[in-house]
Amino acid sequence: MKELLKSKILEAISKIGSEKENWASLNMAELNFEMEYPRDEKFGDWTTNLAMSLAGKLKMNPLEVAGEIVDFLKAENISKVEKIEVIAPGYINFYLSKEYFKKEIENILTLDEKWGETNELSDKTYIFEHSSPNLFKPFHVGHLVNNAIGESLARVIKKSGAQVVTLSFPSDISPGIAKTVWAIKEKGWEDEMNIQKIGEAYVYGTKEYKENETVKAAIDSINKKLYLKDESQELEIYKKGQALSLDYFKEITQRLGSSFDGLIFESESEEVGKEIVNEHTPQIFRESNGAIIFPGSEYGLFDNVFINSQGFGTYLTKDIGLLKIKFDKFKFDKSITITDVEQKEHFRLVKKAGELVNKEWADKSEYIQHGRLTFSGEKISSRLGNVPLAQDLIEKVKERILNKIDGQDFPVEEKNEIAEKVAIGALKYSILKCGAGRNIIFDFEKATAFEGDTGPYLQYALVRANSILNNAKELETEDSLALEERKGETPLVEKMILKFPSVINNSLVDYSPHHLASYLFKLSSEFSSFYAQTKILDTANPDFRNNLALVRAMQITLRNGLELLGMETLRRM
RNA sequence: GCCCCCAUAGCUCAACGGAUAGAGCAACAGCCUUCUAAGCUGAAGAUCUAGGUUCGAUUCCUGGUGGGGGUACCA
Repeated sequence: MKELLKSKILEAISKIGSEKENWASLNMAELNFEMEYPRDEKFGDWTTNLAMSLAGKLKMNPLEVAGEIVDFLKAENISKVEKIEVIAPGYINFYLSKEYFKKEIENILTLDEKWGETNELSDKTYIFEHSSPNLFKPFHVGHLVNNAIGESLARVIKKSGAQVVTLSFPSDISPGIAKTVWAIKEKGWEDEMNIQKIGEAYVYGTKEYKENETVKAAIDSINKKLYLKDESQELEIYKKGQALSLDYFKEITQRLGSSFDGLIFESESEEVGKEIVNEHTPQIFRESNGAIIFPGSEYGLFDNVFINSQGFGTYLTKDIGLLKIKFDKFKFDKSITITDVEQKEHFRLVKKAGELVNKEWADKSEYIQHGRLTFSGEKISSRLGNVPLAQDLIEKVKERILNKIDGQDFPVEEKNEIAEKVAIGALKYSILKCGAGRNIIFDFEKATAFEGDTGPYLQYALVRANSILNNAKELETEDSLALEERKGETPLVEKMILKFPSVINNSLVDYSPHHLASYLFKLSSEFSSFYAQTKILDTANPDFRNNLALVRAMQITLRNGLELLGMETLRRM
């Protein structure tokens, strides 16, 4: 439809150009304009601001320009276009016919779970890396942000037609881990080790490392043993803690709705990366103060250490090694890595150094960032141990929801399932509704609320739609998808449903699920209004079948949309 | 110091350079014998500052103020 309107407009302009000199001077090839959805449905179903941008070149009033184009279009009598309007300051607005909407709704019902799919990225293979944990550190709200956005983007990319391989890159070797191992040994927690204790040990070890010289030396020596895999008591503690942390990571990400096609460990990439760095020293990397650095300052960046003076690869080297592993292991068109914005500069350096080693590495790799989470004014830091853990948050929300549904007449098991899905939905949505690059101020009350612009509101709207369709089964006998033209006005919600694929594309282009989140909220809100003023299950209503089809299309859209956000849907709540 | 990002209502967030800057929360006034009130309806409330570019600037450019990130052996 969009393309049809565009071509008609171009045709109009060239036709007018054959009659009028000033129009003829326009360069048709350079005429670049878009048909858009108006910001408000009252401005029609499609709009363009073309006339305003042409007005300057034509030395005419925008309204006159629009008027001439529209006069031509009206004479054409374009099918499925009911009305064309010129509105100040110079918009051309198109109103589509009921027949058009009827056809579109029928199409959605047929597509069902495929509704929203596009071929934007068809035939492409993407590697998508997210939710990389630091083993031996707790999975906290920061990881929740990365997981929520990463998981959703991976799904959006898939919906756009690409094959997606999801990866995670656990940090299983680092000085931070040595601190934790030291603390576990020091506290004698080796046998009673669990996730909770590991978290406490990390905080304790970090503090002691900073404050106590002897401890610092001891931890440095443990670090060496771990990197070199020297048989020792520390290595045993390390192995045990690593296994515990990894199990925990798998458990929590699964609970959040993520699964990974592969894990690549830093201990593995450190070795690969070190080889690359050594091979390219001194051509790309160089020695400095006993370490090997990359002179980023020569490329407008900054110098930083790739192999430290003890001979161990840093985070930078690990990411260089990871590049090689990815390219050796997979065939793909693009690799996307999403991390916290604090790693933005780090990846600029990785990309530059990587480019010098192998240009394809940089060309096919994209590093994107999400915003930082600040927590009631202060910076959250797992080093300080002042971070709310993902698991604790989920449990707290669950508890509130269980209280709320206490009086309802469901089996206990179902209540639990509802509370789990609603809790995770609430947390995820509170993250996803913000632009992905923006910092988020974490507010427990707001992140766990279930009224207004929240995840549970969306889930609730879907439950309502499901419930209507369920009840309708008793009324509905005909099973055909074919609809008749609507008798009354086309409801706004029906028009909004059609925008779904274009919104998915916005989220893809900006790498930000918030477009989808806010669209789904507006859609649910419009549906709720419709629901409040229209008795849908009313067979006497001449639009009964249309309304029912609308609810079904709404259900499909919302369900597919929530899936893209990584939020689970419910039968009732 | 240098490099990068951000500033919208009391709070938390929206707005391809375009129409009257949209929501939610909080506060105020209403609506449950009728498809689930986690809902609906109504009224109130905002673009940090000084310039510039543009037919048109919350959006682009420059300066200022305020905040965040990075800046050699953490990730």
